Amino acid sequence: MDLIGSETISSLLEVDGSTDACLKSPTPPSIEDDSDLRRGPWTVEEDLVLMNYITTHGEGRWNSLARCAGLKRTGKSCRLRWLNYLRPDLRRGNITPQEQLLILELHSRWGNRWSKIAQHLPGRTDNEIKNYWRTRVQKHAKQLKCDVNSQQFKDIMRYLWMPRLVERIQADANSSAKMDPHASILTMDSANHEFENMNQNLNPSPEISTTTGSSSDSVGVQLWSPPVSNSCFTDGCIGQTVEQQYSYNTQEAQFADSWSDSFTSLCSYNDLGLPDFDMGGLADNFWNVEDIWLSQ
DNA sequence: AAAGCCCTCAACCGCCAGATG
DNA sequence: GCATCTGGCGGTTGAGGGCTT
Repeated sequence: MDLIGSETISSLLEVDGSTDACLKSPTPPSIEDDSDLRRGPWTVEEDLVLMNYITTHGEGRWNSLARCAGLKRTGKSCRLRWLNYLRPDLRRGNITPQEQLLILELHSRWGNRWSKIAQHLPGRTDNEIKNYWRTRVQKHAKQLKCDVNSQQFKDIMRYLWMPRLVERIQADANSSAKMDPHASILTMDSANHEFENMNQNLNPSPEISTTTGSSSDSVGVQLWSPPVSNSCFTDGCIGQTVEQQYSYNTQEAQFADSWSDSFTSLCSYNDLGLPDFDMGGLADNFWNVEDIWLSQ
């Protein structure tokens, strides 16, 4: 946030007592002419006014709030600015691998229900998740010449990208453990905990199934289901089980075991029904794309 | 150096559902 | 039952910054 003069800040933070009366009044001041309303990027001053007003009076009744706070913005605009940018409990910055994993899984189940997905990612907004999906995930689907809503792409996510994300989480946890043993446990615990919560909340007794994800709320969690098990990648990239490379405590291992099933029994691209792909260069292409994605 | 392209994300829009009078 | 208001949601847009040529 840009710095502005302290005098300006204090004057902006000074709440006019009349605003209380404004909100309580049965007939708030009439809505300004539409031409009076500001649009576009919010200024620091507007942010301060909004933050200060909500701190004092709380959220809700956004149209009245906008009027009473003296903001020449629509109530909707104020609400959006607060929820997506100013709220103190927001997490900002890169989406972590754990969060990516959750987003992929939840999207496979619920589709574009961004707000619902966001509820499972504390501090993240639906807008942020939606943007992440559109800019990252859809981009890679496009690069793979895949429709993002196709079963093929869902299978790729489930059986290739998600296990790779888990591998990344485990690797991160292990490297952290070398410096701080507690960090590893915390990282893996948090990832595991998220999935445990998810399983409990959405499917009290998850059933292993070989069918792939569904958007229905009531459908069993598919996260742990192994794919069709015949051939697997043998290029050394994912042929090894995670356990061969790392070791961790029991709880972490339970989390990883579920995924290593997918690792050791990964199906071929043909099994995923991707006849249109250039199978010769696809593996290289895929991992290039995926590595870029993971590094973001 | 500059023009063009690409990517990200804040902000807006339209629609809908629920609440209220 | 109807009209209006309000909040929430998903889709879309466009400004701005970074990258490439």
